[in-house]
Amino acid sequence: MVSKAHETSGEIEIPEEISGLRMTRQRQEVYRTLMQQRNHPTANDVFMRVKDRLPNISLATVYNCLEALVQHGIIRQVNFERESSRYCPNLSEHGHFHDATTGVIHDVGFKPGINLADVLELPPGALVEDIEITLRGKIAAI
Amino acid sequence: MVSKAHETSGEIEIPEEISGLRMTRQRQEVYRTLMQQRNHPTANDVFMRVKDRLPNISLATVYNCLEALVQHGIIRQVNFERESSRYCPNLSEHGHFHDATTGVIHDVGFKPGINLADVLELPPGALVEDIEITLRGKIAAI
DNA sequence: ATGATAATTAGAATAATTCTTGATTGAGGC
DNA sequence: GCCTCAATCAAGAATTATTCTAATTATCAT
Repeated sequence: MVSKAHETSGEIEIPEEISGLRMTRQRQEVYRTLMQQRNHPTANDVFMRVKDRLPNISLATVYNCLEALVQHGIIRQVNFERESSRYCPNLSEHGHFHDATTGVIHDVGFKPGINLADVLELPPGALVEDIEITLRGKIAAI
Repeated sequence: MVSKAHETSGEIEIPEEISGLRMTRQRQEVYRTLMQQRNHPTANDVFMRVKDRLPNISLATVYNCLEALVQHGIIRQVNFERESSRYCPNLSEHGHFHDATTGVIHDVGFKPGINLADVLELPPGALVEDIEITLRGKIAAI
């Protein structure tokens, strides 16, 4: 892992189009960042990282790219309280545990066979289109 | 329900202190509003309603009151995406279903006997202090 | 009543996000 | 390749919910 060639070969390849969204250079780099660093960065985090590869990118463009990716179901937007939104390329149905001590956000999957409707008293006729489950707490030293 | 006296007698009585929080007149009115109109108002909604009874109250005070009430576990703050926070005096563990068609927010309880740890793959050692479950969707005409 | 503490007010400040405008780019037709 | 049109981008202004600041007012204990 010394030469640029090696780095490049280790890169994630992003297709020209995903789910009907044309993947411009900017969108590619935004998406690549999310795929590589899966620690739920904010728009500004992404902006700072992407600038290494696209020095002229603007924060507004990062917001536009993130919005386009979210709109097309390519990434997810995650909100904790009223903090800055965070972004996450994990599309499997999952929630987020925010460790208040370290600040780390852990993806939290459902146990196999669990169905939301089995767990919640949904209003009759409710058709759930989107779920957000966020947990906050600490992780005990074992 | 004609005279002022009747209205007043129908009012919710708020104690001088709740959970160690001194209930000033402003906090009382903010809390009363939430107890009376359980449609998950925003800070600004509360502000407009409380002004009928306390014409000099400021929005900053409403925010202060809401924060104090949340801090003391008397009400809950509810967030949908990045919209304005909403407030809710229902302290039983529950989530929220946001009907995208009508804008109405429904409280969603857990089915009896459900334990979060039985449903989610929490990180080992996780001590959950707070959960927020928000759902968005439509309600089908039956 | 008096002094100390906490709460309230009004308005300024902040910060994340969105919007606006003009420039640039890219795709498809010739 | 070149032209046209639409989509995208960049830069900075605007927006909006919320928080902060400083001055005033209310409450509490003595």
